[in-house]
Amino acid sequence: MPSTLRANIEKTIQQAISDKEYDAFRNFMFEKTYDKKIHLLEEGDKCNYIYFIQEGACYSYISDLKGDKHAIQFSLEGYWISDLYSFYSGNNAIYSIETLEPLSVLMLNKENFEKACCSCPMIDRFFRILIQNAYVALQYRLAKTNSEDAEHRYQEFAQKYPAFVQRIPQYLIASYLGIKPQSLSRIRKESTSKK
Amino acid sequence: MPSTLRANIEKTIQQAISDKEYDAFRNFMFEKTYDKKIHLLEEGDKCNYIYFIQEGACYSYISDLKGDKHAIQFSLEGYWISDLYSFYSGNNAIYSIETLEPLSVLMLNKENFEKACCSCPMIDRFFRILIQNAYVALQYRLAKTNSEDAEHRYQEFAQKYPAFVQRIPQYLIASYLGIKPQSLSRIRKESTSKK
DNA sequence: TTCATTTATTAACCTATGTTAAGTTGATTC
DNA sequence: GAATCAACTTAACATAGGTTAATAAATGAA
Repeated sequence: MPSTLRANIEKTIQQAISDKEYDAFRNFMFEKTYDKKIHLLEEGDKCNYIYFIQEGACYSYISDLKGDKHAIQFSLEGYWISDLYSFYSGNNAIYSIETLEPLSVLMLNKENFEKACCSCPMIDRFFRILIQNAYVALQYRLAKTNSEDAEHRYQEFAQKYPAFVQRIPQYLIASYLGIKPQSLSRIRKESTSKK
Repeated sequence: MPSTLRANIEKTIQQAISDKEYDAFRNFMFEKTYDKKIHLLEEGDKCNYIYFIQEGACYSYISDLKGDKHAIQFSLEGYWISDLYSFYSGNNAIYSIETLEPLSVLMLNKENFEKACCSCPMIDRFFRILIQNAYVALQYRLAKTNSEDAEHRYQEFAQKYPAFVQRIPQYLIASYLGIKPQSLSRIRKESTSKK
């Protein structure tokens, strides 16, 4: 039975990788756990790792000038999370990552990331696809934000990510959707009464 | 005096490249011109090229279910444009690219893209950074869309891209900002009367 | 030059979401 | 198990931006 990490890689690149390739890659990563409400990364620090979530939940956010937090991405088991900008460029992180539940991750540092990409074309390909997918998903999300009202965005979100609705606090989902918690509460109320 | 393409590459990777490297890369690209209001790419087609704009203006957009167009990106001389998702994955394009002015481009097809990336690490690095920058800019834009009102978004847009305000029709700028042309007109009127 | 088409402006009215504020529920801590 | 705090709900009111529609200005074609 393949590990979640292996399944994630094979699904992303849409082909199987050999035991040898997988083991080599797996050995570049190390495991770590975090408690609830812990920062993996804070804005302004350098992001030295890409994280693969084995268990738990976390999210990334940007703080605006008023100090308000804006949720960027949620990650449960089987997701990757990082500040790719900071990781790749070496500049300071533009956002923060915080746990919502106790978290178990596999983390990959820059040095090992380079080694893994150079030594195995499948892994290089994997990370290329990972950022492409993230980029495309973001374009899609921006287009939706600009063309659909909050109710439709929430319905689509709930349908696409039912696990998030279960495990992510509503005020963060509201932030992700670009609305206030009160508005999300109203939307949820109206949509249940319609059924 | 370096060509615009060369200047663009060196600025992006933040280092000089040799004449040999540049010439090798330049020879992988070929030149083409388009009239005004011509599609370089239509949604549903495969995107086989990455375009570097030498002269002119174009934009990419997504059509929603109602048939409304949503501007994603504007490109003037010195910018790159493509549907990277389609280009990299080989799947059908999710958006369209159309000229706003007569356009002169350098285009790079997939085969040459692969060759250039494999034969020259600087070029491979260049395209990696290009997508990273695009990804980060998009995250930033989404965060702004979710946290600031249309007036602030327009002011920032106008300050950041004065050339776009000159050369891109207002109804497309409105679309890019996620508002209606009438609203942009109102915002522009109010902000000039304030001064 | 004239006509037709596209783009931009303006204004009256409408609606979704924000704001403020109070109350409720649930979770955490001592 | 009481006290405290964080998350969620609800409601009244305010407002940014959407809608509709009419007009004006700019652009392009004949």
